[in-house]
Amino acid sequence: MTKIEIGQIIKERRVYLGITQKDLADIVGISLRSLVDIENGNGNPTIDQLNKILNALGLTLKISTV
Amino acid sequence: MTKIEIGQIIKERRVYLGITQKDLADIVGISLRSLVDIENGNGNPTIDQLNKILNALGLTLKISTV
DNA sequence: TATAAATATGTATTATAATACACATTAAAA
DNA sequence: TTTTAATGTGTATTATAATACATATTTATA
Repeated sequence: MTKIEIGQIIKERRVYLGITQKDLADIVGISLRSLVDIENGNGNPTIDQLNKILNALGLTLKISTV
Repeated sequence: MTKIEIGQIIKERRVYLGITQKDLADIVGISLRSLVDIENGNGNPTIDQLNKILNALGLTLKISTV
């Protein structure tokens, strides 16, 4: 699962929930710029920041064997 | 899935594969210190770094609904 | 089609992840 | 045991993620 795929999932989920990038960034407590970059596969977020975003969207990280 | 849980999974998998921290760090191309911190739930790695470690261990990140 | 809302990007600064090095502690082997 | 390998930690430095701000651009709405 690449950064691009992660960004796509976040974006799809956010749109599905009908939230703007600005609102989600505010809810999560991160900058709009960071969220935009993550959704577009730019940027290289930390686990903490990624988890904050996923939690706000009702998503969670998992690790599985390939 | 918290940083601590992620660290535990990485450590368990590494031990299962019979690799030392030093060797895994070299294989992955990161510092021993970073790996130690991640395994112990200290540190806050980026997706890239986490993915490099997981890939070397035959593991992968996934995102799922809660 | 104007206007506003939402999304996206360039640049500079700040916060912090990653590293290097030394050294301590713990576990394993001789 | 003692010697070595493996794991863990403190501190300083470097690399880079996160942010702030201004400003496009694209999309939606009046």
